[in-house]
Amino acid sequence: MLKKDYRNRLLSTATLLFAERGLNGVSIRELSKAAGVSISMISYYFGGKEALYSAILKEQFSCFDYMEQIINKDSAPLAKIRDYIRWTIKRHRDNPYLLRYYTSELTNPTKYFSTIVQPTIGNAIQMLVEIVEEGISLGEFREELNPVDTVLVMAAMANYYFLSTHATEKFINHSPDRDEELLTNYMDIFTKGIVNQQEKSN
Amino acid sequence: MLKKDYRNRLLSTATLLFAERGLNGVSIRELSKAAGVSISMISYYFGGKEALYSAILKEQFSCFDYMEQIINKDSAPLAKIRDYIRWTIKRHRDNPYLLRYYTSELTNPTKYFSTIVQPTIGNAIQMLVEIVEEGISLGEFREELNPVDTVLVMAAMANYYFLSTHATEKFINHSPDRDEELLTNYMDIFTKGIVNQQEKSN
DNA sequence: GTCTATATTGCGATAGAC
DNA sequence: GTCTATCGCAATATAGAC
Repeated sequence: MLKKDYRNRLLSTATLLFAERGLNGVSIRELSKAAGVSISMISYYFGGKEALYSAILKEQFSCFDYMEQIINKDSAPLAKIRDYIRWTIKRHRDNPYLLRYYTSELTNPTKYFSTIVQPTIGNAIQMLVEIVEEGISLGEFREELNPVDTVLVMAAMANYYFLSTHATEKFINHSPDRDEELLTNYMDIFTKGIVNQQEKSN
Repeated sequence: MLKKDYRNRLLSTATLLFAERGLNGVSIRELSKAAGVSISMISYYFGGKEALYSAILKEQFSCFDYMEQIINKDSAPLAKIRDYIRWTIKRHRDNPYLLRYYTSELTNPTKYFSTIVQPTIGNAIQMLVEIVEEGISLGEFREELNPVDTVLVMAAMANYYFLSTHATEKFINHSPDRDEELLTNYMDIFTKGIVNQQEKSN
């Protein structure tokens, strides 16, 4: 066995278990058994259960470091928004656990929320707000839009579909095959709204 | 002291603590101390910690029983949607804990998810889907809309604003004073979309 | 590095006094 | 109904053998 083998086994097993049941829902006894590693290795490699959790949080949120790169600076604001939503959907597919940590921290924050989660999300929102403001100043978006409210609608759409999976799988197919259609439908609603302009009656 | 006094004190204290830190984040020792009641009262009144949690869940989700009544059957579909969003915002104001239980159960489901949470949410989504389908068949909404995707955008907007409060309070004022403005902004985006029809450039 | 064994603390539940 | 005391067990962490 290589030196890092057990460390990585603990990390990946813990990522799965903490995502499913939260920090307090998993004991290091169970975790070490599931990973096939001695319980003492958790303190040895990470310094304890909470430190292991914080290592996972940092890893999970590191993908936001690349958000700036996926948005083409030369695109129109609407294309940037499409890039963001497509990237968000892909992110949830590539790492199905991130959303669990994100919403778990939003709902029941641990002491790591303010140091790891909040700054990362704050940065992302800031970038999106600037895109909306750019769209407004270019005259492409309606000038009466509240940029932050608009950004939250965007983020809400892209995340809630995955967040609500357990409660909505009876109503709609959540397979990745439908992701491009989802992107189209969401961009469609976001850009045009749902009223039929031809027969607008209110 | 009346018979129901201690029972209610346990219930309200537990509702607060479980909302903040989850079922596994609170011990019945701490809970009983916070409520000023003996620890044995939890078993006496509820049958144990998990049974107390399930009683809270049922109480929290009972407000969905009245959802049908807040939607005026004679209104146009768009007005019904406005009623739903206004009711959802009010619901989060009247009971700031419901969203915690809702997202906590979606993210880290307990054994009560399938019996209490899922049926309630399923019912609500079914009703909203029917409203969108009605709007489409009346020609008021675009016929190419996917009703479920559309409903999820609606629910996403109305819930994500509150869910993300901890991460977004630096960007926007979450005071109830702004709730009517929020409703207006969200309905505005949902109905018209964000593109400026006058200078539409894509 | 990895394990076993154990120290220590805290957990949920309940018996039994009042 | 309510409390105190306690049972049995599981929690995290770590000392010490290898």
